[in-house]
Parts: sequence; structure tokens; C-alpha cells
Amino acid sequence: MSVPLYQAKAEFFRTLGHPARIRILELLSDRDHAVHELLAEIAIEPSNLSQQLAVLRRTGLVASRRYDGEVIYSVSVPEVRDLLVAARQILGVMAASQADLEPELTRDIR
Amino acid sequence: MSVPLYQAKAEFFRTLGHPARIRILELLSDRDHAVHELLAEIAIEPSNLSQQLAVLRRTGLVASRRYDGEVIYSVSVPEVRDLLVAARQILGVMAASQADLEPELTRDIR
DNA sequence: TGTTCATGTGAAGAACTCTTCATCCAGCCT
DNA sequence: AGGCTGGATGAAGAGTTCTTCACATGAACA
Repeated sequence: MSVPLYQAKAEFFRTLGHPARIRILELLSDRDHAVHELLAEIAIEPSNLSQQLAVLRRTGLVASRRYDGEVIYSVSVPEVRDLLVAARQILGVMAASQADLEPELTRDIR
Repeated sequence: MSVPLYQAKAEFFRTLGHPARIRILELLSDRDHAVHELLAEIAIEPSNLSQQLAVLRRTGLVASRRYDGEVIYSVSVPEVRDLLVAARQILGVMAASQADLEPELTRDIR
């Protein structure tokens, strides 16, 4: 039962659609982190963090390994960094163009 | 009052997290489309399409103009194409690494 | 004016996602 | 074994998003 490609894409983007998961990916795309390190950076409950990590693990974006009594997470698809960069750029463009159009209420200009 | 950046990013990705909206963006990043053209490509109710277009309009990713009795939509941030390409690549990598477990998912990564 | 075509909107229930809580597991130490 | 530490899990209520329906709007034109 193969899922249509555009639906797979939508599901993929949805896994990125959560502030904690975005932060996790950004932290991990800088370097590997232990769970307690992530916990120190992101202000959520441990079990919530664990849930979000589980989401990312299930989709295969991150991988975990146990080392020295800790669980270390890492991004398993390095290309994720490119995606985050692209997203950052788009947000920049959108923020800029919103600042320009702010005075005029959004009207359709042919 | 300024929303944390990672939350803005999450919201941005969530607007991409819907099959219809992904298809719309892909169709539009190829060329501008009238609403009835989108409707012919995407199998959803007209009012549902309209809702999804409204979501994309609200976030500023697409713009609409009226021309010759039709409403024409276009992407207003060309960089979106780069993002879709990056996503496609990641999906390709992930599908490949899952090839052992789920061979049927790896077909036809465009 | 009335009618039709093309598109948009508000509202409501269904469906899904988040957060939290309680509990559980796995490895390590004595 | 027993107790610790660091994480993971399941379930349930709260919250959010989707889809559909019914109706609204605007342009064009008879």
C-alpha cells in the first residue's frame, strides 16, 4: 500500500511542525546531544521531550544510541540542515515583504 | 510580542503539512494556475480547495489576482521551490535507508 | 433585474495532535 | 537483590485542525 508522494511530503512537514521538534533538530544539526542536554536547552517536561524525540525517531530523522549511561541523539539525515536553512531564508523573505506591505491593507493588485 | 523564531518556523512547516497544500504549492511553483485548474488536478471539493488556498494566502506563501473572470494564484516567495527540492531529497534519502524494511515505499521518488 | 458561473466564508462535528500524569524499563552501583 | 539515575511509554483530557455543508459574494451578461 504505497502512500501518494505528496501525502508523504505533507506528513514529513507535519513532523517538523512543532516548536520543540524544530529546536531539537536545530540543536542536533549543530552537534549530537544527550537527552539531558536537550532538556537543559528546551523548556519542556522530560516526558514531553521524550515524546517529541519519539516522533522524530519514528520518522527516521534522528537516531539514538546509548553511551556512558546517557542516550545520545543525532540527526540521521544530514540534508535536514539544508532544509532548515531554506526555511530560514523563506521566513526572512516573508518577514521582509510583510514589513513593506504593512501600511496598505492586503489588497489584490492585478 | 515577537514570536520566538523556532515557533514561527514550526508554524510555517505546519502550513506545509497538508497533502492538498503541498500539491497546490508544487503546481504553482511550476506555473501560475487558475482555481479551476487546481481543482482539476486535485481531487477535493471546491470549498475545501478554497479553504486550503486561504491558509496559504494568510501565511503569505501565495498571492491571488483576478483576471478574465478567473482567480489566478501564484507563489509569492520563489524560494519555496528550493524548500520543496530539499524536502524531496530528504524523503529520497529516508526512503532509501528504509528500503530494507519497506520496499514498496521507495518507488518513484520524483 | 435576474441568472449563472467562479470562488469564498462561517460553522459544526469528526479526526487528529499535545501535554501531562503515572508507570515502566534498562543499565549501573553497592 | 535492591535502589538509584536517565529515559521511554500508554492513556486521557484539552486543544487544534479538517472536511463538509449551506450559504454568500462578485463579475458578467441577457
